[in-house]
Amino acid sequence: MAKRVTIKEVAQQAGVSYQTVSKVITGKAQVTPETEARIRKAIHDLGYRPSHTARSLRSNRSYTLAYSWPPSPRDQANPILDQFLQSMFTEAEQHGYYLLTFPYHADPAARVAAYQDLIDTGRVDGFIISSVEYNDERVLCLLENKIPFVAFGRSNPELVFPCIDVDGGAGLRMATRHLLEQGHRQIAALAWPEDSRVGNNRLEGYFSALQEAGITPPPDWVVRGEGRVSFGFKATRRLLALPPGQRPTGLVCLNDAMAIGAMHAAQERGLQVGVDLAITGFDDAPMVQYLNPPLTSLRQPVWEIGRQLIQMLMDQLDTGEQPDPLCSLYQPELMVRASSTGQFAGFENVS
Amino acid sequence: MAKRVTIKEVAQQAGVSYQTVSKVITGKAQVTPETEARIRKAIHDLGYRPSHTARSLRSNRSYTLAYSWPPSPRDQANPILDQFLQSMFTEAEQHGYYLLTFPYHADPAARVAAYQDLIDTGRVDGFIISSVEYNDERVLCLLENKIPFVAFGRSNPELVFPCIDVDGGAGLRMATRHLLEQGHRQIAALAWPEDSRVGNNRLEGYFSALQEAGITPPPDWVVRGEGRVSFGFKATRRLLALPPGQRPTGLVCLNDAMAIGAMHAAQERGLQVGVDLAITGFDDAPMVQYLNPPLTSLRQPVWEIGRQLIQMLMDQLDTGEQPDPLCSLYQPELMVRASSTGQFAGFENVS
DNA sequence: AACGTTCGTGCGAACGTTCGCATTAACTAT
DNA sequence: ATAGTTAATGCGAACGTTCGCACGAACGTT
Repeated sequence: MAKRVTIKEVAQQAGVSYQTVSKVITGKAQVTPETEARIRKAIHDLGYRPSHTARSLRSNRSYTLAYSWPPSPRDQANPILDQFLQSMFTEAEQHGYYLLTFPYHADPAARVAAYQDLIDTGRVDGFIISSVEYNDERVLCLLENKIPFVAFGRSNPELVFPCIDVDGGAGLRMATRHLLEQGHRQIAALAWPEDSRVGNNRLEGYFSALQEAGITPPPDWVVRGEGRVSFGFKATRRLLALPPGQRPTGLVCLNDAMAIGAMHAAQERGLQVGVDLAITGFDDAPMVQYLNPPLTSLRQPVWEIGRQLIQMLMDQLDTGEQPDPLCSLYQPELMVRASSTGQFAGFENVS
Repeated sequence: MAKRVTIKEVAQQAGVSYQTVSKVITGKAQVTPETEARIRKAIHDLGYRPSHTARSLRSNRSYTLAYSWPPSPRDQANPILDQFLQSMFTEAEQHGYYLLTFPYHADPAARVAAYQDLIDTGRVDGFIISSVEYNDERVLCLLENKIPFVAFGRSNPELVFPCIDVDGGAGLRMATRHLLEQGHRQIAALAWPEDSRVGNNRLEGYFSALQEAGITPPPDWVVRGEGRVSFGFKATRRLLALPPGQRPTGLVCLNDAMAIGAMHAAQERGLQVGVDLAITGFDDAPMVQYLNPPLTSLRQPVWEIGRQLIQMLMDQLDTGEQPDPLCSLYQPELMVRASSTGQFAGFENVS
């Protein structure tokens, strides 16, 4: 490797002190245009690049943000991961930062220790966290250490920290309204267990839209279980076995996996998805548009969220102040496809 | 934030020079057990953690690896990304390293500049690269600068660097043999354009398996296009329009998207996938097991590859030597499902 | 006792920059 | 001419550690 040019060599060539070179680079002191031009020429001619490490040591800033996320089970892709990461490190780059990734340990103590390590060794300036739980130990650790961070997702209300969340309730309201607009009056929901904060928030939107339409859903219409294909399949079978006066013709699901299972259950009974049973999902996983029929699903504005999280964190690092508002809610978008409308042109022209 | 404990405070408490404390930490010089014990106690009592930045500056090592990857188009998920990243940073952590992520710029000049930036500022010790192209500028830049790196994927043979690849040819041979074993003798292939290195390598496996079975495929059986659902749909329609003596009953596809399109084309004609037309894909994207019927597909050993890449790079950084063998080929695994066998138990018990 | 060797520890300096203050020159006002 | 102010630049030291050498003590051999 070629020997790295130092600031002292630039100073010598430009005929100034090396501290003056530093002043030009950091822009923190006044330097005459003539001197500055001379220095910039020397920088260019010598191909000088400041050492990140030396700057970091002196300035007490690493220009690094860290993010860790739970691995998806083998049989599920994380539908937003690529775009989420891409948006974050692209925005970070605009600010001279990089995104460092590290394992999300299953054991909470090991998980917190990994965060503490990065803090203690001065490795990162701040954190992005997601998949936030009630009394999340990571949040507690970062708050206690007064470490800058931002979160995708909310925690319990007494923990106060900057966050962005998707308004899942608004999303389910949108999906439910859409089915109502398609003429459906018997609309069921596949939901997560009652201790799921995100799940309950989404379900509120479903109830709210039905209430607006003057519909009181019977308890049978809300079926709770795991957000998986098999649960969706079995739950939908049960729903389709209800008496005709009660049997739903519409179904909103809290995620795409359940919706896929529901589609298979309907098709097993010879029903036409979108016509006999209209189905919506949540997440708009990339491949759902290639199902037959393509699935209507709620899409999160992942790029914008990732970008905004980094912006919030940058502001926090630059000003030492918390963002206002502290928490923002982003609206999902309903991607309407044939699983709810019954209308599909075919696979020739899909991408 | 609590004031960080320095090595000098540890030295004072242990009654030794701070250089001796450093010797205990790095283990690079002999220290008596009594002195060492005294120092370790002081480290523990004071909660001392060495400053990464200071160590980095002095030792000329950042303990950071970098990885950048092309974003997936909006309508396609990267099926292996999560696991690939997880495997790499988990292995890196075992070696005291972290994985830094950064944008893969569309413009080749900007892309190389991003790599050069990280090199010039001493930000990373080495790189992992993937999606390697012929005469890939990143490879050229890293070779020229003598920067340690490892690659997932091969380039042109005159560029010599450490790499791991999946034996796509072996995979397609496996898939083709599997269809032969299912009794199919008319087996077509959906492939990428002729300038695709990976595509041609995979297709060699198809030809090889047919040759072994004494079958010479007519030119009509190999259809080339983009690895997308719509291409797969249209190409399969064309294949199914061939005269019965030529019409294939088996189809190997170079990726899952084409296979999905093929399935839809078969079903459009009222054919039963797995029985009337047996189909295989490549990548085993997580959701293909939830298609109806679930898709037979080749799975790459992503975790092992990621882990091994980091190990190779660590060895290179520790010894300054290239790995032997320089390139390793990993075998994919054929995940047999109903799209090729026609046998499917149903969705109750899938996850 | 004198000499040679080995072990254990301390020291000086380096790594490459930024921070905060001091100094000097130039300009303006009285 | 003198005093005060401002702008521009240089300097000393700091950031927190590691590297490489020097030195003293202890031990073994002659």
